Formats: sequence, structure tokens, C-alpha cells
Amino acid sequence: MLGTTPTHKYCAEVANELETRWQSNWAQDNLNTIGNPGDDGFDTSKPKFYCLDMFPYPSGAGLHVGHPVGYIGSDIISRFKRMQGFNVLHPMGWDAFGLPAEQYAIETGVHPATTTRTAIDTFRGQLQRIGFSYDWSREFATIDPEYYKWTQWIWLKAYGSWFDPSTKQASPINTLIDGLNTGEITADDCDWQLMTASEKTTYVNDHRLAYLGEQVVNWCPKLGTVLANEEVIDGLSERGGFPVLRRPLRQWMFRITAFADRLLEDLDGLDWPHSTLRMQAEWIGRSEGADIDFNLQNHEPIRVYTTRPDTLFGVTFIVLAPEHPLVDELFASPPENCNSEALAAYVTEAKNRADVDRMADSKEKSGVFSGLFATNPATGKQIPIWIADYVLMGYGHGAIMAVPAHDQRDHDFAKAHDIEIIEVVKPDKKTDDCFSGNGTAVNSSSDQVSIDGLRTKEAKQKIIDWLEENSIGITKVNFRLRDWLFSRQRYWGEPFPIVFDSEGNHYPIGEASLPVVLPDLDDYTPAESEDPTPLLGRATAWLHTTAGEAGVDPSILSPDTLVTREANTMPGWAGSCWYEIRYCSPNCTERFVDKASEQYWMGNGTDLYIGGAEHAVLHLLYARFWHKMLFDLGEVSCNEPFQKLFHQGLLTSFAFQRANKSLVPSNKVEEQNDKFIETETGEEVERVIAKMSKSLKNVVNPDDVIAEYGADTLRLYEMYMGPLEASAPWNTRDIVGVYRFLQRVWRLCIDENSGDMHASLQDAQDDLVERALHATIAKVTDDIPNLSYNTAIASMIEFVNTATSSSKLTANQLDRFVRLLAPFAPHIAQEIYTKIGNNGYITVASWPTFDSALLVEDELELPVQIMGKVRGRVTVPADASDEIVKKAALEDSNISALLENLTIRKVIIVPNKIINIVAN
RNA sequence: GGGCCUGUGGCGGAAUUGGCAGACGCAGGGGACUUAAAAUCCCCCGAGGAUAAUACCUCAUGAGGGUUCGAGUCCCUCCGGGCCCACCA
Repeated sequence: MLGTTPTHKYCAEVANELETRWQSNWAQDNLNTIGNPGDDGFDTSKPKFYCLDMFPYPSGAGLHVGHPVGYIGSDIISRFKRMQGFNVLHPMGWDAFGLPAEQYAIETGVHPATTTRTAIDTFRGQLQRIGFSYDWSREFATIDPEYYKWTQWIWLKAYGSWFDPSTKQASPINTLIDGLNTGEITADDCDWQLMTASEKTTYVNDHRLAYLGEQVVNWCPKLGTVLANEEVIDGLSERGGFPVLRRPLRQWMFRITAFADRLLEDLDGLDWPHSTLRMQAEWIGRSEGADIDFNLQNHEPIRVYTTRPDTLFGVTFIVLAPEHPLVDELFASPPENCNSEALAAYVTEAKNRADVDRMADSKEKSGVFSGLFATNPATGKQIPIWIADYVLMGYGHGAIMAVPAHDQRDHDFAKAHDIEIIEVVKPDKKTDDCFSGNGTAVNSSSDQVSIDGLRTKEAKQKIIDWLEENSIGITKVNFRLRDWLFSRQRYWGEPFPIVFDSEGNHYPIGEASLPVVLPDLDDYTPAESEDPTPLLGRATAWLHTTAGEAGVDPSILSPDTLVTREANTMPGWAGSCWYEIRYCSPNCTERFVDKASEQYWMGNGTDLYIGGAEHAVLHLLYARFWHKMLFDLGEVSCNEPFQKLFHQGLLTSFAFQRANKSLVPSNKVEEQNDKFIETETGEEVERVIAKMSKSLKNVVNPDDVIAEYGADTLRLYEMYMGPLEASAPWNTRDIVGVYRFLQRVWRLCIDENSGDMHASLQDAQDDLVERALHATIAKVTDDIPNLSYNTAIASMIEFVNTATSSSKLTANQLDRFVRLLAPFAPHIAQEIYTKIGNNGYITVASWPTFDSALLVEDELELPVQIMGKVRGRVTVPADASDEIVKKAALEDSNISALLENLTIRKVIIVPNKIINIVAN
């Protein structure tokens, strides 16, 4: 070996050795375990910080480098807050029920629990190797019976509640029953006192927050499951291309629509990304308008919802959704000029197409005339009623008043079917398009009512007033949000804690009998059938039981009654709807959460929630809904679960594209003189940014990066790529930058030849280094709460460069510096912290402070501009008055020379920044 | 079709929120050390012009206009890129 090679350099071996050593020390000493109120030594007077990551779905493939981006981000601020004296709750767990595990089970015959547990172990191992400060003692998975027991319990809470419109709150179902019995609450559209017992039961059931409802679903017989709309393309399943049927199905729903108002209004107080707030608001989709009844002969009036009642005079036809109840009446007694065969064919076809497919890209609007006419209440004219699939049964009343002059869809339809178009809104500016904005009402007069000349806003109000006076219509607020379909025919999910008697009445299972444990199956292959059949239907021994066996309260149902369990399971979202609460006391057996712990950690919700923007709507909306429900019922102490939300950016990767835009796998491309060449063909290819994917061969495994550089380098690199919220491409070439930085940090402390600490660390301090250190402390302290990690790291690099070239650094300064570094690169920081003589863990060391007096220089060099262009610079004392600064600027030789032939109009002095002389 | 975000060197990105554009890192070039290489350290590194050289000048933050003493940052128009929603009446 050559003598010049440093043998104690910071390299992959050194990094891996010290990282695994400290990780095992931390684990042994339970360094990251945090107590709860009431525990020995737990100080509730300290401020708390609950920092939550969106927990992962543990897939068999393990982590790739994109997963930890958010986790590193949350770990840094958690460690920082802890050093600042906060009690920090920073937990991790597993969202482990779901389809991929079940699909894998179908292929392999291995029980999903087995594969999922293996995947969890892999994920946990990979995360632990990165050195996160998670409190692993709080870890749980949604598939743990001790956890899903409480998921079922919460569902029962919803089942046992209703939404009281008078208080706008969830309330126990007994308050409804009592209110109806005493007459304090009046039943909708019926007389409670005259109802039979079974009618009463039905009425109450229809008001539960978790209720059985009829929904049209996409049923794929071949896959043996229902599919989401997104999974159906052209009537075929996205996976496999099998036929998908539309089937009405009675299944468990959540009455989330009752909370639509609050889910919308409460977005206001949240510190969330603007775009996500917007997406939630749009998803909820509140709109204001009117319900209007259109009369027709021999049938009930048709009720439509419109946001533009002011266009009533322009209504030249009515369109019904193919599922509209009136359509069935047409089949029973077809009107004279109705082609009932064509109608039947059209309706049958439309019913079997999912909503998604109905919005075909083609502008062509299909439809069939019903043979019926309705009366336009404003004009008294007879207008035709059409059936068309561009009207959806699920929104409004499944019927629309069509205004072809001012709605693009109605316009297209009228053009295609030759229907009259009447302009009733005059735009302010001429436009060629179908005008749907606000303007002035025209052609809107009859002997009934006139709104001609009114602006859209006033026209709406006047027409609504008229409609209400004449009982034709009523003002109405509508939401796009629908009730939440909560049943799945799959195996790998939480069973519902409910049973049915032979009549189909349902009975809840008592709390004492929870959890209803998911039974084992021998075969996960989906059942092929015309009608949806849940997989759990095969667990016959489990399915058929008695009320007593299942745990139904004997006062509701006699224990020996034969009952059938609910065979559907809950969807993948269920477990993630309340996991943030469970982390407060994951081992609590008496309750879903220990009350005092929940109050302490979540009195104002979680303090920071980090996760991907792909959950902007569904997960976050569902979790907010559950939280509000639990809040109303007095089970949790705040109204919103997530105070501050942050979306980390997507980690992308480079991909390579041929001239014809086809992609080339990364391992088939070579770089030659700044050009990228496809190895096989020798053709030049273009480098583009793409998602990491197996097919592009651009997936990077964090284990490989750690083996080559260590976890601290991985952590730093991922945070140094750019702003945490921005997408950035992984570029292996860039990793060495932060790696070299850590090597320089190491060298500040360690003599690479001897492996000993530098003797010079005892020398007198350099004022310049001390000032630089204070500036760095200030910058990092400021950046971390904003999650501006990339600039924090840059400032630490600057400091190390300063300290390196100064070669005067005291142990005390290094001590303060590594404490700054600790949240980012905890292992090397700990190692140096120990080497320079500290006992104990840097994780619990105090955060360094800075003296703002040391941040300002005594003298400042200020640029001097003439007419906004820098023409010179002057050095003045930092505390110089404007007068002195002005004098110095005007006397500067460069400046005075340039000003010779000019008249000074004005001198602008921005203190400590710049001087600008206006002269001409 | 609608909404949101975004556009700065060869690349990833800075810019105290209207005040010296390009911090920091990568890549590249040059030098020191070395027999040599690696490692390390030092210097250069937006484009163009000018000069023996330094000083210096001009242009430049997707394009065009505007507001301002001063614009990457604010306003208007246009053009690219990304994400989300989408026959929701």
C-alpha cells in the first residue's frame, strides 16, 4: 500500500460501519420512543409536534428512492423540533389491506397475510437503514386485528348515528327515534305515528350515516369484482379486457354528502397547498341554482336542477337520463309518436355503459325522442322531451332543461337533432361561441313574467322569486359530491361487523365481540358470475352463524336466531381514515384511542402531514369526514385531523427518447461527448424526464445507494436536489457533490492519515469562522420550518468551505455545526459529536443559537446605480446615515465622473442595499 | 373544454419577496502536489464586444408590451412544459 493514501477517509465502508453501529445503539436505548401524558417522566408542559407521514402500502417490490423523499423531509423537521425542546410524535405504520396483495394471492395461492407481512418486514428494514427517528414502538398495520377492531368500531359508530340537520352534526340514532316518537322531529314526507314497525325501521335505517343503498356498479364477472369507473374502458376492464356489466347493487354507503357543507367551509382554516384546497372544493362541487318543475300531460311533472334559471325562456327541450323513472313509464305505455324499439335499444345500451364512457370524445350527442312534450312554464310553449346519455342520473334529478343557445352540450345536441335555438342572454362582447357567461337577458318576456334587460344576477333572482310565488320552482343548492360506496366484493379487507336475519334485516355486532376476524379461504380465485358475489361468501362456516355466536345484543335479537354475516369487505381506504388518531396510543385496548393522549397530541390535529399529491382528494376527504363524525360524537377533540399539509414532489428520472418519440431503456444508452447514443443502433437519442418505471430500467433502489455512499449521503442528496415540493430528476452523477461535502465535514474533525482528531481543533478561534457559523445557524434555523432544505444544505456547505480554507476551527464550533447537521445526516453528526468528547446522543442535544449582532458586518459595500445600472460601489459603515451614504456615493470617482454632464434629479437610498441616482 | 402550477447557464437549482441575476452542487477547462494516477487544494466557467492586459461596455431569467428611480419577481397578451378535473346541467 502506498503511504500517501489516507486510510481514515470518510468512505462507504466507514459510513456503513458507523451508521449501522449508531442505529443499533439508538434502537437498544429506545432513543426515539416517546411517552404519552401520564407516563413516567413525560413532560406535558413542553410544546408538542406531531409530524405524520402518509403511511405506505408495502408492496413486494420494496422501496425505491422516490419513497423516502417525504420521509426524509419529515424526519429532518422532527429531529429539529426535538432538539428545540418539543415532544415530537413521529410514527410509521402500514396501509396493508388492498388489491395487489389479493391479486398476488390469486397467482401464487399464498395467503395475502403472508406476503404482506413479508413486504412489511422488507419495508421496515429499508426504512430503518435510512436512519429515521420513527418511534417504532408505535408501529401498527391496518391488517392487525387489534387495529381493524377499531376500524369496525368506528363504522358501527356511523351505523349507530344520523345527521341532524338542525344542528348540522352527527348524532346518535336514538336522538332521531326519540325525536320522532315525541314529535320534536317531523318525519320527511310521511307521518311517523301512522307507520308500521317495519316502516319505522326502514325509515330509521335510511337515515343512518352508514346505510344500505342501491348503487349502480361496474361488475366484471371474469375478475369477480366491481371496478371503479377509472378501471373500465369502453365497457371492458382495464386489466384483462373483460366485459363489464352495469348492475344495481344494494351495498353499504356512507352519508358523506350530509357533511358536504362543513367539508367545504372548514377548508378555510387549513394550512394546505392551494391546489389541494381547490381540488377538494371542486370535488365537493357546491353550486347554487333552482329546482324547476315542468308539467306534462298524464304524467308527474319533471323536476330539473339548473344553475341558470335566468335562461328559462331559452329552454327548447328537456333531456332525461336513460335511468330516469319516467323512462320506465314510457315502456309501460308508449306515447303515439315514440319509437319504443329504438328507445329500448338506446336505454339498454346506455345503462350498460359506465358514466366515464358516456363522455365520449366525439362531440356527437346521441339521443332518442320520447314522444312526450312538456310545458315551458315561462312561455307556455310545448317542448319535446328527449332521452340522452349525456345527462347523468346521479346528479341533480337526472333531468335537465336544455338551453341550446347558452350551453355547449345542449347546443351540440340541438344541432345534431335539429331543435330550435333561442338566444336569451346578450353577451357584453360579441362572441362566435355558444355563450355561457353572464350578460343581459333578452327574448325573456311573456304575459307571465318578464326579465328582459336585467343582468344575469338580477334575472336569476327575479325568475326564482316568480317560480317560488307560483310554486313552480324553488331555490336550491346542489353538490357534486355523492355518497361514498363502502362495500367491496373482495377478500383482503376489513369485514363489516353486521349480520342479517332471514328477512334481510341487519343487526350490529356488539363491541365486546369485535373484531370480526377475517376468515381464511382456500381459494382466492374470483367467482365467475352474472351477479356480484363477494368472495367471503365462500367461507360458509364463518358466514352462517347465530346472533349469539356473532355477538348481537340479545335485547335486539334472540341469540339462537340464525343469521348471515355481511360478506362484503371494506375498501382499501378504510384503514387510512383514522390511523393518525391511533398513533396517539396504538396499544390502547379499552378505546380506539386513549382520550388524554389524543387530546395532547391531536388537540389541534397533526402539526404537519407530508405525503403525495395523488391523495389530494379521496384519502384526505375521507379522513376529514371520519374525523368530523367522530368529533360530533365526542370521540375526538378537534374538527379537522390535519392542520398543515405538505406534498413532496415526485421523484422522476431520466429517460431516453428516439426521434420518433419512442422510449429507450436507460441501460441501453451511452453518453458520449454530451450526446446520448442508443448502444444498439448508434442513433442519437434525446434525454427527457419521466417517471421511474421498471420498463424504462430507471428505477433506483435506496439500498444500492446506501451501499455505495451511506444513508447520510442518500438523505442529503434527496434533500439537496431542489425544493421539497418540486419534482426533480434523479441523477446519480450528482450524488458525489454531497458525498464530498460529508468527506470535508469528516476532515474538519479527523486526520485522514492517523484517524485521530485534529490537534488544531484546540486552537484559538477565527472571528471570520465564528461569524460564518452564526450566519449558518441563522439560515438553517430559518429554513427548516419552511422545509427549505436545499438552501439550508447549501449554507452548511458554504460554512464547511469557509472553515476548511480558514483551517482555524475550534471543537466548540464544530460541536455547534454538527448539531445543525444532525437532522439531515444524523449518523455522521453523531459520530463527530462523540469524537469531540460529548457523551450521549446528539438527537437530544440542544439546537445551537446565534447572536444576531454577529450577522451584521461593521462595514458594507453598497452598489451605486445611475438610472438603474450599477456604475460603482462605495464602502460605508453599517450604521451610516442616509446623508453620509449619499455623500459617499456622489463623491465616488467613477460616479462623479459619469455625473459630470448630468443633472441629479433624485437619489434613492435603500438602507443596507443599494443607492440609485436619478440623473439626466 | 375548465382549473392549478411552471419556464433562469451544458445540468439540478439560488436570489432576504421590487434592490448587484446565476448562491450551492454537478459536469467542463486550467494549475499545484505526484515518477504517474487517484485523492486533495487553488483558479476559470451565461453570451457577445473591446483591450497587450486589467479596468470596461453591450445583451441576457420562454416571447412581446406595460408599471417603476429600479422587474426573474407586479400587470396585460402570446408561446412552450407539467399536474389535476372533466357531458355535474
